[in-house]
Amino acid sequence: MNTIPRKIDRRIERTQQLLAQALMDLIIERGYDAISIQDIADRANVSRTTFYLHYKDKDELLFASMSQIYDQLVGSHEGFMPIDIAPADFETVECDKGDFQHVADYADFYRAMISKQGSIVFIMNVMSYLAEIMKPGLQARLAGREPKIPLDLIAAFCAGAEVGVMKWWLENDMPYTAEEMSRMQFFLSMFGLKWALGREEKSVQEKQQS
Amino acid sequence: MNTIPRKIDRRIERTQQLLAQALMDLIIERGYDAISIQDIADRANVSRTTFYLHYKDKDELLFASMSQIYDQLVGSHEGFMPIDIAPADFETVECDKGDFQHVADYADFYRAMISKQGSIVFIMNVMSYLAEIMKPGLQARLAGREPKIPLDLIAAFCAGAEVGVMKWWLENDMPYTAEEMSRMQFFLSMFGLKWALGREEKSVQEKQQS
DNA sequence: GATTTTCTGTACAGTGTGTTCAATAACGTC
DNA sequence: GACGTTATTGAACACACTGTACAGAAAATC
Repeated sequence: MNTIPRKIDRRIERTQQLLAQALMDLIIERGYDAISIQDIADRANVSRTTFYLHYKDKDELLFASMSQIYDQLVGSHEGFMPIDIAPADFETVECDKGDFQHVADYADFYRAMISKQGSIVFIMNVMSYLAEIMKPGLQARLAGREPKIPLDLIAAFCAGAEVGVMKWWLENDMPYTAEEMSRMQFFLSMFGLKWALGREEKSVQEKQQS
Repeated sequence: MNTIPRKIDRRIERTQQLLAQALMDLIIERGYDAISIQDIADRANVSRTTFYLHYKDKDELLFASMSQIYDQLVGSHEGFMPIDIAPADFETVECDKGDFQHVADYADFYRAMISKQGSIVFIMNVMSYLAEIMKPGLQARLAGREPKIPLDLIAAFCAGAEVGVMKWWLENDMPYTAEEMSRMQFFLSMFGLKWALGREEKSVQEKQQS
């Protein structure tokens, strides 16, 4: 807690921080794709040469800068969902806002990143990442049983669905709260279309016989 | 079927065809991002100037060339899934191979497009597109009832999930057939995690009481 | 065969990349 | 506070790609 013996140069930390901040600001302003390295350097008040002293290219800076955001994303997965839940609990159950609160916090950033000016590397990384951090939770719910479908595939399914839902949410100006989104997402993935489309309400099997 | 009165210049058709083919070949070889317009022109044996005579940029050529592939994607959605189906039908029911056969046919192309060298514009377009062409099917299943969750959100969910699953499939060297994938995807979205993780098999509610 | 249209090669200005280098400024340490 | 070390700087460089312009060649249509 007291004076930590500084090993890394103050200048390095300062430069990297400035570059990271500049990148984030510019992403929100113009979109990732439209940013040149000169732009980043200018915004950070740093020589372009200095940029190359620290990072190979834009992607490298992006992912270095993202570690903080990523860590938060993991964090928002810690408080997972109620383990034993019934379809009827929709409306009543309290859900963790989870990822959606995180996306809401960085809405401008994420909106820019999924736009035409965004980055496919980033999106695909997020998807892989989500799938990965989802697996322990799935494994826990499985509790030793054999899944009907490979767990990796289920994780990929859920991760993709989450990205799809977040894309929809951001593109439609977030018409629901993070908590509502989280609940809908949770119940939808848990009970599927059959539930969401209300096909099990009262087992109405006869319908316009031809 | 006989001589259609030609209105468009033969050269135009030829050039555009060559450019489209060149683009597709190069995407598979190097990935979309790594291709320059000079590359496309060279491969098509066409002057770079000619390229600009037909298209504004790479994306425009991509989407012009994609119309055929897109049409097939719609087509693969025509024969949709059995409407009344029970979880028990997994293993037995015959599923339309649907989108997955289409992706298998163009596996190299799609694999390149979701890679680091791919295109975010393309992926996001595919996702929006899938969501859009899914809606009629969902509406039909709804049959007048009120959905528990907005239909657009459900469509976004399914579209994202499908992209996620396809990404997994392609990145893992397609360890299942298109038909198997289609069935798993269908049942997973239909009955959700609760089914996939086998939590309703015999309602085992007691488990390691602390 | 005459006319219209497309294609071509070259050229140009502009922008961005990635690297080198010697000079300068800031740092940590003693 | 002086020291040696290290990061930063600006200028310069070669290279690649973009987008546009233009006049002549080639190929289509009629």
